[in-house]
Amino acid sequence: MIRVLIADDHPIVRSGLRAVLRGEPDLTIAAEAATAQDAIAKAGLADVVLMDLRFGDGPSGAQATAAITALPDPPHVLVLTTYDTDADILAAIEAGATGYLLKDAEPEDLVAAIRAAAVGRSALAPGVAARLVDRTRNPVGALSARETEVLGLVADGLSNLSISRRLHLSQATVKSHLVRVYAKLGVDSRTAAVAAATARGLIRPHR
Amino acid sequence: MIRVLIADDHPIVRSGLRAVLRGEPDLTIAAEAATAQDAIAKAGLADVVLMDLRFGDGPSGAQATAAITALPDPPHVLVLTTYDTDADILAAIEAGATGYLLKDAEPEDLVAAIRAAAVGRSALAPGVAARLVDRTRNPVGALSARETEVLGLVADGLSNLSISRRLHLSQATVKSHLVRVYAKLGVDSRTAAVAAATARGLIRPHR
DNA sequence: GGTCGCATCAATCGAAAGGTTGAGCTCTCG
DNA sequence: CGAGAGCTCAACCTTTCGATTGATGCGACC
Repeated sequence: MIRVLIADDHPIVRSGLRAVLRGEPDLTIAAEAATAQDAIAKAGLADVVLMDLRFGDGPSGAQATAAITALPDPPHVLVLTTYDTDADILAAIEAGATGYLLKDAEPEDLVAAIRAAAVGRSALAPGVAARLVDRTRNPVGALSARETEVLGLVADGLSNLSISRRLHLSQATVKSHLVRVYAKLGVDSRTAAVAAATARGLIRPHR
Repeated sequence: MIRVLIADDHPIVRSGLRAVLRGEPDLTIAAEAATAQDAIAKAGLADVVLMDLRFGDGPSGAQATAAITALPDPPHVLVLTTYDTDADILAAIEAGATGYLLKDAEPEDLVAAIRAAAVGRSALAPGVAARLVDRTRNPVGALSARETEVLGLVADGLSNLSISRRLHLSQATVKSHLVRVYAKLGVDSRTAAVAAATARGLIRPHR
């Protein structure tokens, strides 16, 4: 019997997951959590944690995942979320998630992924898997740390001059970085670069 | 008996909604739709449409809402989504949505909202309602529809020239809109405007 | 029936951003 | 140690953007 912990802040989603799992005789719901903290506290009760990435407030699902996998004899964490940006996926994988599913997955795929996760096998949504191999095999389009840093400040609305001051650079250097960023992203303006990088999950609009 | 149409591209959410509605004797599920087109086609079967705003592909929930409310003797549309930015809310309301609920709503609130929507009464999530009164009472800092539209294209990385073509305007008009946007947001560049508007939830980085 | 907000457009000017070329520096890796 | 990648900077030029001023038409509201 596989004990599952449902960690999601949406009552309706929890209800849907309950309904899906109820039909599976080898799966049982050990507990539910509506916050990341709650999920960490109840992680010991389960073999598999179904983890959302965004909660209304408090720590993120990625943080909770990291905390759970750091426990002694931790359950496997299967991320189940709506978001599929590079930033989200990488954060979750790096936090120790065993699998990564999207909420538009079919119920059959979900229960299959739970069973896989229970024995430590990883299950990835098709698009997610493609994105990962894409990135590890072909780091073209990957920005350097400095480029990402500069682009992040651009996304915050700073001018080249402001950025140069913030980073103790000359404007020429900031431009150089941006020129390379534009080339890598296939764009030709700062706003387009921000849009492209956001779309690819290279940077994240912080709210 | 209130006939409900569930329009959501996530099987798990649909399952959760089924579970919630099953417990209510005066509510019945007339149909389900996994795409916006499907929702429009099946709208005639229902008294209330539970409409998600984002579908994997194809038209958005807002567009579907507009199409449905344009039907003869249309059902009431109750938007049920995860997103609560000004842009989403306004688009839905302008499209003719009767209510706007967030997916972190409790089941009781949801069924209450459905009953309200069935008789044409509007039901808004607390945060959404606050945002609307905020905006109508104190329109300082609020962007007009056209300004929001232009700013959205700026956020997509388009140049003023591209925007003017997209909207069948002159560049001068685009600039005029942006000048007013900058003034309202207290910024002085397009990237800063995008950052500020994103932070305030006026626009959303769409992917 | 006038006022106000909104949307539309024009012309101009200085500032900022983008493109190009070229170069020096440090670090890592084989 | 040489090659390559990443980071740094300079000079120059073109394009775009932002600021300003001013104008027209339209609908809403009192």
